[in-house]
Amino acid sequence: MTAAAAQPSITDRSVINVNPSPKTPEFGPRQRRKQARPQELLDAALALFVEKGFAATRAEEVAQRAGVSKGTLYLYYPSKEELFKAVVRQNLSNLIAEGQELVACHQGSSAELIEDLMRVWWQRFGSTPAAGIHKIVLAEVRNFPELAQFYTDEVMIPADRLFCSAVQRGVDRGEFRALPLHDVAHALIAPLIFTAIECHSFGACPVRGGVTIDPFTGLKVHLDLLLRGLVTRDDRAPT
Amino acid sequence: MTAAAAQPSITDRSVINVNPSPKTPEFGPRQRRKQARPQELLDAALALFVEKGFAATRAEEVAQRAGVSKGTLYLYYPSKEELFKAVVRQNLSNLIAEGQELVACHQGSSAELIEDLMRVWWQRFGSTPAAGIHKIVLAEVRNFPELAQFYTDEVMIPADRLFCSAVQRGVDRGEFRALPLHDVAHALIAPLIFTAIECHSFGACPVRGGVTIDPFTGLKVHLDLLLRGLVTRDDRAPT
Amino acid sequence: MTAAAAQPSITDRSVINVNPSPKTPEFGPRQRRKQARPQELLDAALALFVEKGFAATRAEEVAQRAGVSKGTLYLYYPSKEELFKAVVRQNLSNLIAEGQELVACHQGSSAELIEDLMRVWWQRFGSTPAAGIHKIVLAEVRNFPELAQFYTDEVMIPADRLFCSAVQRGVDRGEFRALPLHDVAHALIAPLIFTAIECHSFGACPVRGGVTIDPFTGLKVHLDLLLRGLVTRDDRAPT
Amino acid sequence: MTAAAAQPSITDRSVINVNPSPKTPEFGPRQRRKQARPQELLDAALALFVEKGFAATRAEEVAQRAGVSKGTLYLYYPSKEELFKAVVRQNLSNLIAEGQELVACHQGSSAELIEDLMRVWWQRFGSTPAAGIHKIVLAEVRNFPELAQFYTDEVMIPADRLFCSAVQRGVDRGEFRALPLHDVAHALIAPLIFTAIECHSFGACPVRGGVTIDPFTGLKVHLDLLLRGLVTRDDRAPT
DNA sequence: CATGAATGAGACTTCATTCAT
DNA sequence: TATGAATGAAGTCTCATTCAT
Repeated sequence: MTAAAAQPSITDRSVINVNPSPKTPEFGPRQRRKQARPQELLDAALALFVEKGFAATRAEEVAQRAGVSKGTLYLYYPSKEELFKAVVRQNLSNLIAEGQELVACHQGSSAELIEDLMRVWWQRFGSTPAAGIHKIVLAEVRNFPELAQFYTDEVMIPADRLFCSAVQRGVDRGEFRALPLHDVAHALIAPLIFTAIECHSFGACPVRGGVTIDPFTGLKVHLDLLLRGLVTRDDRAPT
Repeated sequence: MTAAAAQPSITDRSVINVNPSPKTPEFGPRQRRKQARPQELLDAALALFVEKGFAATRAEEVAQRAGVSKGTLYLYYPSKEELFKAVVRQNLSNLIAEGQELVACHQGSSAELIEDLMRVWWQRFGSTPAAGIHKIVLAEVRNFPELAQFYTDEVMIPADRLFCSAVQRGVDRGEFRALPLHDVAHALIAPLIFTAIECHSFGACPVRGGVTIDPFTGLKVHLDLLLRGLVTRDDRAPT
Repeated sequence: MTAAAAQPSITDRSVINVNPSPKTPEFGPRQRRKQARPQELLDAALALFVEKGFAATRAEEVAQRAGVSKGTLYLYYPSKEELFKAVVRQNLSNLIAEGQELVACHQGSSAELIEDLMRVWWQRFGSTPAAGIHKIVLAEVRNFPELAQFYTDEVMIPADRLFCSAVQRGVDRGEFRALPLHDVAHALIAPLIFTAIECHSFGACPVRGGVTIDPFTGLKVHLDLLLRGLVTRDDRAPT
Repeated sequence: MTAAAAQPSITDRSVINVNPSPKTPEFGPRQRRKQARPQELLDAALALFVEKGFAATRAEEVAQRAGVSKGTLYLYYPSKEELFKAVVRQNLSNLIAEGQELVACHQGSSAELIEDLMRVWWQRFGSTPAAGIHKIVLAEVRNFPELAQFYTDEVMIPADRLFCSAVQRGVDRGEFRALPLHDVAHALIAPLIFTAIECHSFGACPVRGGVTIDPFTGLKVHLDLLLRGLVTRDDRAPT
């Protein structure tokens, strides 16, 4: 594994940061506050939704955590449902763009590319509260039909395309065996999401005797197995 | 892969069937109902919890679906929370025992053993509404501290133990490379659960253009990759 | 005070015992049980109503305490309200008859007569669970309009008449000063009932630092004060 | 009896009025309501609890009578139980202080002091809906263990102390015979409370033929008897 | 007669949402 | 804009009462 995470194309601006200009300096603190409101509300909502789920999170709690009153929340989001959808959109859109870039300009082997994809994803997203979103989405999609379509279009399909392209690259270059593309992509995505969700569910509960695995290490082992199964010939020294 | 599913010890009686032989068959319909009530209520609750989540499922709905009135539900379960816990217990507790047996008496290679474990799991559980439980548990553990412990003790640890023993068997017999045991077990369990959750979340939503993968096929591909990465030497013909 | 309680006219058959023939010997235990049911139910209800009040007493509890099933209770009393009224009637009717007899044949002074009345009342009633009934009646009359009339006719008026006659006797014999009859009777009744109620409310609660007075001693002091205020001339030696 | 009720220390401002001077008078009607709400709710609750008892009073009724909606009640009191306790506190806590003051500065004889105590009590409390509270407390203490302690500490003990001090004063000045202090105090308190309870139970029911006594007159007769029994020598002309 | 499973009206309480200030 | 008091629909749970066995 080479240090792909240091690639210049992957800048430090957070993928989560969506608020276009959080630091416009020509406004007073009052104005700045007003500008920041939606973001603060979304952050508060994100944290609470991830912690307690959609139904168990009260609108007033979100407002309090964002430092505003209950009424103000409804000035920005017309309902709790819309707030939830905004949180999902905010945190999961634009998730894939960075990865596309990475695939496009990666110099190393395809195995390294995929390892890099995983590492970047974990740094930018998996180890972030935003990853907890997927947990709630899974639990709530069936109650939010519009979300299913949005999420499919915005997250699932791009993610599939991203990983498919990386796998295809490996196949095209003779590095990977030719296997059903989507299934392989799925196998690569699964551990990422699964691990992230675990961190935000059981990982956050104080249980005695639980099977505790360092998420990132676990991910690497999982990925090593998958890649070793995927490559036509393993050039690496045996572990 | 050999047909381990035909092993005599793994019979076809459903793990869910809990009242196989009511002692006296001469009961009137009232008595017969009474015997069946808990199971009917658990089934109704399972279906609704998986579909809508814990909070969004109303107690009265569960009762209606089971064909009884609101009050009757509370005759059997003292609260919605207890009902939920009963659903979890009912559907997951006996899940692991069968697997243990399979590991104990399996004749084939360890790769085959793990493939058989997966197939049995899918038949008995994955393709069943009960597979949606993990989704709810993930979403709700942080609101049910006791559930976290129960689920850890009753499901997570036994499942880990089960897969660890299967992997260890492979290592001991020289079939598998020696890798961190728990991480490998985790890598084997992850796709099972992940697939189950997907089936009961996005898989149940009508989206256009979604990345539809046959769950069982996807599982097999995932497992093939993992096993190929795990074995010291692949005896099978290239796919 | 002389030992009027030993007067022959006051026999040992309880004033509470209303069941006409509890000991008819020619029935088997099943029959006897059936005969005793109403009484057992009333006793159970009495105890529970006094302890918890009308609303907080559940029909099923009463049945359980009487050793029968919920349905059986409704075989004897068509509703919880009727059960309550039956308990009241059972325990408070016929309450006065004995006293009337006592007034009619008392030989001593009127002060002694009243002291005897009090002592008998306390023995037969005040120190009995039945005395707790008055507490519930007070709390519930306004919800049971019919009960108000019944209670007035059956208890209040006879009690007033009883004590008025005793006071009148004292006035007629020149022992008591001539004062408003009903008010004096009321003053004599008040401490009896008040004390009984206290025993069944605060007296039954575990409070620290409570003002604990022995009920019977308190009653005697109260009565002594009243009588001393009532008599035209006190023949007793100063206390 | 001298007119102790005219004592300057005992003014006519109601003991119930708790928000005498809202600090800023320029509030809109919304604000003004907010200030008054707790009192309005307590008044409504008092009336209904006294009329129907604790259990038979529905939270919504209280809210309606106070002119607000169900939810608003819960903005001020977290449960019906807390509302009940608040009613008790509000109406009884400040009850004793006035009496203490009266004892401290009374100029007349001890008999007159006690008569004044009674008269003030009746004016301030006995003739007020608040007098019905003791009835509910008696009926409910056994269901509210904490209430028993609170009521004992806040009402019973202070009342006992108050009357004991008045009696002791009489004994010290040679006006009263030396009798068991607590028992005498109890005898003085009993008619007060007993009368109050009667007014709010049978006294509020439309019965024909009931023994109707003017409560205040009845109280006076009762007290006259007690005092005449208590004094060492009666200076008053015979009634 | 006796049982106890079943019912469903009704009570308490919560909380998303509104709106006067 | 911002507030937070007020609302009332909705949900959980209880329990008096019924009725098939």
